[in-house]
Amino acid sequence: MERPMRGRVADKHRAILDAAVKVFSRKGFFQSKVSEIAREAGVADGTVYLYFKNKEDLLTSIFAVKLKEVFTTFREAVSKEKDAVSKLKCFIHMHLGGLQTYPELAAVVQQEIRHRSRFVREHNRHELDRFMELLGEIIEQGKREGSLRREISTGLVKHLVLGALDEVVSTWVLAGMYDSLEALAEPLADLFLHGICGVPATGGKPVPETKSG
Amino acid sequence: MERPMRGRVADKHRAILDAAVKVFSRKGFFQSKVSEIAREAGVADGTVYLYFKNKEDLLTSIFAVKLKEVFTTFREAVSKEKDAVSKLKCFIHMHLGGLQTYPELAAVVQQEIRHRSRFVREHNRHELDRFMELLGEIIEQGKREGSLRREISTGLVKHLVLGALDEVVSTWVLAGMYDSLEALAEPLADLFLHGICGVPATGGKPVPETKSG
Amino acid sequence: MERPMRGRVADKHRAILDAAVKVFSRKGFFQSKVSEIAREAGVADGTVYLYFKNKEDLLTSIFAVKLKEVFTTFREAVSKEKDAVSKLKCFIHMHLGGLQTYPELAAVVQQEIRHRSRFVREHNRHELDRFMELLGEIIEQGKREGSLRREISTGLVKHLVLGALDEVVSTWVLAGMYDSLEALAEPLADLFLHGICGVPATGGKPVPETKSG
Amino acid sequence: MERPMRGRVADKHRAILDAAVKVFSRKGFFQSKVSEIAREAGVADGTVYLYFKNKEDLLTSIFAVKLKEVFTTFREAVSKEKDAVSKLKCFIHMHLGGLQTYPELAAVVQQEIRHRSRFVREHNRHELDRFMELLGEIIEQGKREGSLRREISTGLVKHLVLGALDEVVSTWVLAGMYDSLEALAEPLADLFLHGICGVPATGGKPVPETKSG
DNA sequence: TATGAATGAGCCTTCATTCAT
DNA sequence: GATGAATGAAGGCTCATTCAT
Repeated sequence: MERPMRGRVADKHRAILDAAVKVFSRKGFFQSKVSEIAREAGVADGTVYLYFKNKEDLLTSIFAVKLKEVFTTFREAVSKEKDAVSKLKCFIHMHLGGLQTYPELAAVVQQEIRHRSRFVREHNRHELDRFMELLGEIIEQGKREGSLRREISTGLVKHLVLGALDEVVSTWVLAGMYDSLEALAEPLADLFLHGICGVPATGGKPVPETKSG
Repeated sequence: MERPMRGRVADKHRAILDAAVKVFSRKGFFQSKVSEIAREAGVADGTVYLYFKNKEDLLTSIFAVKLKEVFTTFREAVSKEKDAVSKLKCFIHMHLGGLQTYPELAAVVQQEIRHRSRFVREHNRHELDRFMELLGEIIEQGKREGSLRREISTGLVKHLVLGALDEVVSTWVLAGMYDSLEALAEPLADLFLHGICGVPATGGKPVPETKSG
Repeated sequence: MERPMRGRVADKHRAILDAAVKVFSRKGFFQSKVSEIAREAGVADGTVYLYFKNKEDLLTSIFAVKLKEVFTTFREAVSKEKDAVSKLKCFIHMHLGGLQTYPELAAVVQQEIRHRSRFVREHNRHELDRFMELLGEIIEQGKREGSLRREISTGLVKHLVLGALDEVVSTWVLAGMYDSLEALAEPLADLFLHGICGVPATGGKPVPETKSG
Repeated sequence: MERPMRGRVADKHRAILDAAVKVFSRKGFFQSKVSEIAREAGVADGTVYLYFKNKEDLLTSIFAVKLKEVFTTFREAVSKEKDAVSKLKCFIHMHLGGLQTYPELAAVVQQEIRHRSRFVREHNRHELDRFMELLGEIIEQGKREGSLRREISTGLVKHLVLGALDEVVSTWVLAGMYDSLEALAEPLADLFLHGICGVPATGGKPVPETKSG
């Protein structure tokens, strides 16, 4: 559906894309060979070029196709929740749970997302921004509801949340993806919501008992 | 000081390393050419190999040498603070301020840290872990002091803080490093400490559907 | 007629050959793609191989089929003339006029004839030689008639005439095939017949430093 | 001298160019492999790219460098002759003699010169045009002197002469370059000067005894 | 017969690394 | 130590050809 598929065996498009996800996740973009992706997909080298313009197009398509799929699931799940706090928790659960289900996609995203400013970021800003936007909407809703502090910067919080999620996932990926990732969702949500401080937030003012802060 | 080299020799070692930081920061590791680093350093291509085993060793050394320098500064600054909250704020200020001062180093760290699981992470886990350890010590101290919640996971918080810092820096790098990075230190610290929730933390249990915020 | 094919079959054979002429004339043999020829002919790539052994066979066939057609026309026209000089003029007119009518064929012949010694020349020497032979016959006839100088080398004259025609056509092809090619026939024939010298030929000895021209 | 040469073994530039002439002359441009040229030159594949931008640059340089050398010799030799007829004969002798001395260069020129309108002709029109120009000057001088017929077209004669020379050389190349090429110079010059007709030129009018012309 | 998706050999080019000077 | 010309392995990509449908 994404592309005009030729012939009847045209889930080859998907097979190659899946293979690319696997190979990129193992070695990273630059150290992956097209021939390896072809072998992983069970096709000839040349076949890759029937479905993708070049090696880079493979990476771009991973983001465009796969992330779009993931995002759709995200939005649907989040929209079923009513209040902002529940939505935020849902977002976190989806993120960690989803990546746990597709660890290779997670690895590719983790590895490439930051790496290549020009390349990926530019071409896929749109897809990635959707997650940011969704998160921003949740936070704004929380502010309106009063469930989230109004004086916080939505932009900063977005980065805080996604950055923490990224880092957690990244560590999990690098550690070999053995542990349960989703188990971290609840405590992480707690930290976002209430901070690490032992005393209630009083509105942005630094903690009282601190002397030197 | 780092190595038993003096005068000219040490100069060239440093010149090449500085050049590598610049070049890697512009293009990323794989797209950087050794010859470009040599040109940037004002030496011949072959000279690079008198000081570094190979291209990868350049990257490794950046982390080993540069990060060690940075870490030393970090530890000294942090140790001057008394309580955990002040130390945490100091850590954040140092991180954002430091990277703002050395944006090229920031870019390299940002780009490569995630990219290459095998490569960098393995060889430089030690250096990077020092930051993690320092952060862990700060949090543990906070728990002992009672200034930080005791039920939170030190490991998780470490990742939350570093992940958020990473993301903020990453966005700043990709945006072209124009704005003030350190200006984000205070609000970010506030978020870490008090969370985004409109109501006080009650001990770890999130408070859903709060009306009073 | 050429081959025992009729109706559809012959049509496709010819369609592909015509397409090959067009495509080869645009890009030359090596830079033409079989798929492009197929597209130009309105058939599938594979169909080309039902009618021609391979890409090279296409080129060979162009010379064999097309040149044979052209040669037949040539011989017929020339044989209608009586004396050698008229026949030679007819030959030149046919050559220039014919190529003007089929500029694409002209382009292919021009481009490939020289290019590939082994290839084309060997396989198609026969076809091309027929023109040479025809030209040789004309010259021999002229010698017998006394209308052409008997001491000239028939072989050399053949090359002179064909070479000059080639060059003129080649220039015309490279210039974009805009001007009238046939208009050059008469002046060219004059040059062949009477040379460029301002004084009469006296029997083979060139007359240097002539003052009376 | 042509290019800024590096190191002291920099007649490698020439060695590679000579090798390219040989290989191109054997197989033609498209069927020649860069690796074969490198082998012929006794250097590594990559070395070729230290001296030439790419494969095409090799061909372009052959024309630029080699033809320039040849042309210089041409002009000098021709300028030593006084009258146009002698100059023309000198030109022909040089052409045939020169190519006989450098048969491989001859082969390359013959093969590639026509083949690739875009490529070679465009980039090397300048070099090739010099020969045309020189020939044009000779003919114009002849007209002024009165040794050549004033009513003939200089442009057409240029093509006639070069075309015939080309064809003669081409045949010689294709035949294996065994015979003496220069031996054809005199009879060829005679043909150019006096034509093939058995009777004196009368000024462009077709030959009287012909009835049907 | 016709199709066109699939194949995979082949080649140009890059660039990390070496080594003679 | 310093140089930088030379190396050559490696890999992205093309396209003539095949063959299952």
